Amino acid sequence: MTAAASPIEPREPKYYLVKRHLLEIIETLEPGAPVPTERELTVELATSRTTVRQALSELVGEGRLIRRQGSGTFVAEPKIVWPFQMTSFTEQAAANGFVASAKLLAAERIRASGEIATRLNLRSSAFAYRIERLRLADDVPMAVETSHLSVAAFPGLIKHLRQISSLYRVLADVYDVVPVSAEESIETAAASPREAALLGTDTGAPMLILSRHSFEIDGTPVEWVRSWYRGDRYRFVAHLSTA
Amino acid sequence: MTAAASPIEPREPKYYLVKRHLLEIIETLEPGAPVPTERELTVELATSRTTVRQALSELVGEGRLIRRQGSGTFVAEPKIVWPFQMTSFTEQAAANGFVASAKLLAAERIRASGEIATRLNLRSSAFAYRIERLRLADDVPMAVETSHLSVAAFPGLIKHLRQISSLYRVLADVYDVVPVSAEESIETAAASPREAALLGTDTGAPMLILSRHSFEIDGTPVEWVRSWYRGDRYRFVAHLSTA
DNA sequence: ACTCGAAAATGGACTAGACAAATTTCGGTC
DNA sequence: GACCGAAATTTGTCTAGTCCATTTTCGAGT
Repeated sequence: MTAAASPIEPREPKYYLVKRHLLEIIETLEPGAPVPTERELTVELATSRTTVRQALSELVGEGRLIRRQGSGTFVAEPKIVWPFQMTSFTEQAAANGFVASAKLLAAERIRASGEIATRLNLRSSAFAYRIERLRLADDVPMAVETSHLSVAAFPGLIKHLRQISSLYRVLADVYDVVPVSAEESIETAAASPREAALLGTDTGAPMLILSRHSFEIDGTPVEWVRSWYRGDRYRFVAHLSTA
Repeated sequence: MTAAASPIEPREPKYYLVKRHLLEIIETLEPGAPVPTERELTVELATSRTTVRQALSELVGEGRLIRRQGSGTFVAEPKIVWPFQMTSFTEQAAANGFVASAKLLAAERIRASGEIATRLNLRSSAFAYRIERLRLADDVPMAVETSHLSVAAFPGLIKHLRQISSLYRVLADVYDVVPVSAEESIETAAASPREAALLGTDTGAPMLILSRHSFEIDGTPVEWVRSWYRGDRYRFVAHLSTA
């Protein structure tokens, strides 16, 4: 313990004061109710619109507010809870009462390199599928998912995928492959313009990226997939036990 | 399927162009190397400093860059991978070769209400502990953790906690309570000035919030805890299997 | 009553600049 | 050469404003 164990007292940026003011307002309102306009807040709090917008942007990013151009800014609905486990998106959705679907955005063969080659245990020039899909639950876009699989291991995969939307079902039915273990990771990043447009949010909005690296019983890598979810709308939940 | 199934073509904000330019630069550099200064980028890309800073801020939030006031902006080290499982922070750290410690920031008795009362299954006026700790691995701050437990279930807890830093060890040794199941959730939010100061980041930086609601074998709630991790530095990893 | 279109209101993107805080640089002094 | 302090450099915060895109409002015309 050093001598200078003084209480940490960070100076508060002005935009944070605006944010706290807005949080108090939000407390008193129902979801869907409008908060004051940016220009009103600028006058009321004697600040600039830039500063007000910074506070609003954080609250939007945290899922507390939603903004609609030309209309106003409104209190958001609570975040959607999304359980995740060792199953497919389709099964996860079904377990929670949603109908899962997918819109194929891209399906191509690429040359594996760098991380993809490593993850799929391929030579650096071998072919790999790159399959990008928009994941929907009850027709509401949930995530943009980019999967990579070995072409050699699953010949003709794209054709099958156009008929059966569940990748895991195709793997099981057609290729008799069932992933039995996986390593999943979660991190944050900002939405690119493309993802933002697909998911109906703004470029730069905070996202939750769920990566899954799945394996067969003998340790053969099956799939490496990264799914981008809107951080302002979803909360991932896992049930754990020591049993 | 509507007629207007046109390819989604979001217009790209100018700051995103700056961001892509910076990503190209980052690719060619080693961690620790400086990127051009804000004013250099302003001139080079014929834009305003505000726009440059927006691009830089996203890259900082994603853990690609770090900024040092008065010094410059530098390529960041890769994110730290942090496995999480049904064990205590102390055990998790040990399993990964770190020495875990904790600095007690606050330990108080509060009146349970709202969410806390619900989570701990307490009457709305019952007492609850609110324990706030800074979590360290090898003396590097990792997370700010706020735990809530029932006072009635664990009398004298704070006294014990001042001697044994591991909460789970206190629960096991003193009260003979071992949580056997838990519900964990992950979401994003922006750092408050206080958390930012404690973790050495900036107010508003994206954080990963890991919440844990743990239970005894008979379903009695033991603890409800929320841990704030720096989103730019950590990636949470879980191993899953169908076995 | 209805429709259409202009005007107003609102959020989205960007600019140019001021001042503050922290660090680095560098010249003068000992 | 070592040290100190001023100056320059760099990021941090905030302001005041412009122009655009979208939505809402509302009045004129039918």
